[in-house]
Amino acid sequence: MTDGVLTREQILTTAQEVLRRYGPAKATVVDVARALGVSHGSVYRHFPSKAALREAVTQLWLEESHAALAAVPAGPAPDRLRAWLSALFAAKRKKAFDDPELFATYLVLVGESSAVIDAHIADLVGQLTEIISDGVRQGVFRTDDPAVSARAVFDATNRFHDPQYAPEWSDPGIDQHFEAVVALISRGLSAG
Amino acid sequence: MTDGVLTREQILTTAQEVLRRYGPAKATVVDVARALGVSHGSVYRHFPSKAALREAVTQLWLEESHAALAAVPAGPAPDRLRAWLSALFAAKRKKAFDDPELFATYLVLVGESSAVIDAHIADLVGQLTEIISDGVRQGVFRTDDPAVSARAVFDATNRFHDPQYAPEWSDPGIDQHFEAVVALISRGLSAG
DNA sequence: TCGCTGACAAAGTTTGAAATCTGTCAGTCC
DNA sequence: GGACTGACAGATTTCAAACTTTGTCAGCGA
Repeated sequence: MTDGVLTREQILTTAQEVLRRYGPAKATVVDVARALGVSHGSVYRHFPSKAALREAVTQLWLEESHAALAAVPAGPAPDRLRAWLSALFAAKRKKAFDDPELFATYLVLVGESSAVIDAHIADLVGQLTEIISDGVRQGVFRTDDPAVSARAVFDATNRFHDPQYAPEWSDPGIDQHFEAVVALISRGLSAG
Repeated sequence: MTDGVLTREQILTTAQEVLRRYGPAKATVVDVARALGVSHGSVYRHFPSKAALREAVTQLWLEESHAALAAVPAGPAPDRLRAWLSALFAAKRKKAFDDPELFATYLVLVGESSAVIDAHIADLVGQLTEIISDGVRQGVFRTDDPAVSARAVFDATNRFHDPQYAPEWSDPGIDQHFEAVVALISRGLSAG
């Protein structure tokens, strides 16, 4: 908390703690500065606005989920696609339950349709494009344009990754619904 | 407005006008009663609560869209499915633009996850089940369970009928995204 | 008798003044 | 000289009191 100089990383770590504790509605820049033992003016030396700080914290938080997804093993594309979509759903669900205040912060950004969220989505669709292209190379998927199909797959599974639907993710039967949509998509991509 | 007796239908018609004029946030039961030239106590003689009145108005309003969908012509199931989904998207879009206050009322009900909305969704999924069963009979679709597939089709097209996404329905490129999802789903159902 | 009224309590909303927060910047201190 | 402070203006949020709305019900009038 009190080193020689205040770094961007220190601020981000503390801001994350403060957001986790108070949530996006109650956490203030003054709270973050107080937790760091500095004046709030110092925080503004590193981030141009509260919104920028909130975005940086969310970006950091989103990067954790990316790590798990990139680690989905290679193999037959249909299996990989299913595993990837399941991992995405599982990761979002876990965050919604385990870290509700940071999840709420993320929801605020979604509501503001921030550039960070757009980049996050572009990254995820990019990973899907990679998996689908792989499937086309393997001869198990067929599509005119893997990027368009990837976006369609992402759109079609909205209900299972868009944070707005988080309250429904504990409904009984949600896993069956997820399975049914994944099965439909899988058949829609298959070359058979 | 001033007949011998106050009827449920009169109240519904007037409530619809009042909601259209003021929107769900500003319209009150007293406003509706005033427009009818009666005391608000009389309205409570026909509807147990403001929420019930709001639900009845929304139900009436939703039934209009049902009419257009049931009228989608029979024919080859893939064409019919595409036409039905396009009609649903077009109808929701039109209502969001032409009737924003009643659309906002509908959004309130979605937020309250009301029984009326559940029934509306069940009806729509029922129509989809009918189309898919038809396709199976025609030999053009293949599925283990038409009802499960119908629900999957409904879930996969969420982005194009869930009112929460209404702000995105005027994005450029939304029609391409819609086409890509419908194409994916169509191939996913096809027997070929 | 039966539909309606209007006074009422409880719940929810508005309002505006006080308090807090965001973002800036001249000035301090190391 | 560069990182930090703290006083400040304007924007936003909070709080409590005044007001509005919801939902009930005893009683009126046709």
